[in-house]
Amino acid sequence: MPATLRDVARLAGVSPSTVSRALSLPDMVNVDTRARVAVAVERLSYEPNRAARGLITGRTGNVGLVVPDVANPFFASVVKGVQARARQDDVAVFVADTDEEPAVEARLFRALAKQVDGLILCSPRSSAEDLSAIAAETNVVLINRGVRGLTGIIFDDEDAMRQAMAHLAALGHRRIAWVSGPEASWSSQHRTAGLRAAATARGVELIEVGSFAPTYEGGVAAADQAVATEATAVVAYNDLIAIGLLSRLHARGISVPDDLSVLGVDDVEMSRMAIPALSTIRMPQQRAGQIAVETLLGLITMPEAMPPLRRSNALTGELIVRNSTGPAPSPKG
Amino acid sequence: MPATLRDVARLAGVSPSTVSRALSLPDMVNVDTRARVAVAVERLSYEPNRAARGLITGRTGNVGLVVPDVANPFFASVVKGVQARARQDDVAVFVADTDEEPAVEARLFRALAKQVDGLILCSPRSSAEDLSAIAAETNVVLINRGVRGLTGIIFDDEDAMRQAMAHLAALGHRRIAWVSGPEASWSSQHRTAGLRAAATARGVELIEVGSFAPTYEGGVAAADQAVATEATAVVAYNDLIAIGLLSRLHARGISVPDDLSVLGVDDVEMSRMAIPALSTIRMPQQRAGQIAVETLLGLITMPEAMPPLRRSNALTGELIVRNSTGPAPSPKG
DNA sequence: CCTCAGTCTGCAATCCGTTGCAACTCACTG
DNA sequence: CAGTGAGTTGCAACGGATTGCAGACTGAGG
Repeated sequence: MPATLRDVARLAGVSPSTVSRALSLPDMVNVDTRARVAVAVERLSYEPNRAARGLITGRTGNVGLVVPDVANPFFASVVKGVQARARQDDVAVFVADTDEEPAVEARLFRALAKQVDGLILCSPRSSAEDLSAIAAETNVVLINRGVRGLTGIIFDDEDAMRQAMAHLAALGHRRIAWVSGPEASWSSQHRTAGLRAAATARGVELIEVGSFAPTYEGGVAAADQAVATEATAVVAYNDLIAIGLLSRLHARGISVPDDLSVLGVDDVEMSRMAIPALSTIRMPQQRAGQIAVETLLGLITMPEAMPPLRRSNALTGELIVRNSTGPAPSPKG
Repeated sequence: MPATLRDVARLAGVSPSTVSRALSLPDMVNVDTRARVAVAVERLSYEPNRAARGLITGRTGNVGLVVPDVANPFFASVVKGVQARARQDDVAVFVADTDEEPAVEARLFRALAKQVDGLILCSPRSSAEDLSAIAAETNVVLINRGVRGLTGIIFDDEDAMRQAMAHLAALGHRRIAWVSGPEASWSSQHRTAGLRAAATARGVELIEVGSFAPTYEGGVAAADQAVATEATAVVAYNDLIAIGLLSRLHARGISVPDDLSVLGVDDVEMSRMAIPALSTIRMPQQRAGQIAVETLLGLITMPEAMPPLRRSNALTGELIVRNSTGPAPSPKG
């Protein structure tokens, strides 16, 4: 039903090859011919069939995006960023959700790999080997994950923690609790390291509290332990945990920020909706998605010209001060 | 690089057509032949090239999903549902985000239509004409939107409002405020109608408060007007608005639910994280996504056998009582 | 007038599966 | 022993676009 290349050719009175060239290599064809073709294309509202083109060029014009959970606001933002940037270049994006099950991932990666020119992976859990294996099959850009030899977009977790510490120290906090995320998580490791370094640098006492699920429930669970440290401020691995903390603290009648300051990381949508509105370090998630697309597109067109992961161009966060952090309470007595 | 049908044929010592049939019409080929093919397929880890297949069958094995905003938790859940169900049938899904700009939609729809067997559209804003136009080009299933002649998955908004009213009436509320969503929104219209009917049925006084953006900010903006109605309970068009209400009420020192009850609709992730945890009517978003896929797949394979929208199989909501609703305060004096 | 380079265009092969049709085998019937 | 039919398999065309190669045409130069 939709017009084909031949239809256009017939209408324009030229051969199919000419039409093809008029569209993809415009300056290989005569100006008038090109104009005639353009008219025909317009009249038939012709659009090349991507499958047919892909068959011969080997390019699909699609990319895949895999995230652990689209309902997690952090990843939702990444999706949005990828989305928006991809549209600019007319590439469509397959989105897949692994439901946080690493087992699903491998199968999923394979299935997707066939249908795309490249993959953007947010895969905090998968092993470096698995990731490398996929990268052998198709172009891959990682987000928030560093794997030797692979290209990745990362956030500057160390710097974020430095900012966190600077903010809290300035408020007079000298004893700070850290609620870490999953041990296997790349960024949790980096945040922990960054925070330790920053604490040492400022002579602040850092008490690390277990390792918790990066969720609201994780935060609820962590709250009592955080309180027990007798710290005057707590920084959470991410906003979801921080919001869980807020909830439990409220239930226990502990006032934030008067009794205890809470600082999150990420700045997901809902952070500003929390009560009190959550202070946090904003990580540019949409921008990460956008850059991931650009990098991937580069990787696709110029295979070997792309630099692997470089720490130096990690995306830096930005301190967002809202109402969950305040001056350290003066020591009683 | 990856193995083709011919490679398999050669290895199995049969013709390509036989391999093709062995895979797609297994009982048309002899058992031993089939076995030989299976071995070859296995050894080469062959996977049919979808583009090539699509070229001749006219099917791509892909579906498209368009939502106004993936970062909105309501739509994120829908995406998740679609996602999960689609994977079961090995169909990949293109996800596109219109950024709430109806202008983008038309272009986007067209672009996607070429590459998929069908489209699932969450498009509260687009006009019925635009939607019908797309439906003429490809298979379409609407979510949360009824358009004459098109297939759609809808929520039973009237019933949801009946449940809302039953809950609040049981708590003794006799004067209730309704914060509606965008006027153009299909579901806002239905919820308004449903609530009116339920209020009348129970002899409850319903005060309608303007029309607000279906966002946190919308809720913040609506709060003072809701308070001014002197209602003892307010039901919000959706949870996001309800959470905005909560925030502003907290700021004004109005206690929820002691002074005022707040009830949302949807039950998005973050509702249980609100303080106080939000009572709401849960709308089965993931299930809607899942059913949308099933319906679409049906539409694709059996073009004319699908019934259009039927009010009777709308998805019903479920009352989730948390802490934002309580007994009506006894009249002072 | 012929040659040669330079432009532009067309032919035909190709990408990889699918499928209508024909052919062939084999067993069985009449 | 010819004939019928079911069960298998192969041939070849096809879908829609791209591209190497060759041919046509133009104009300049000899």
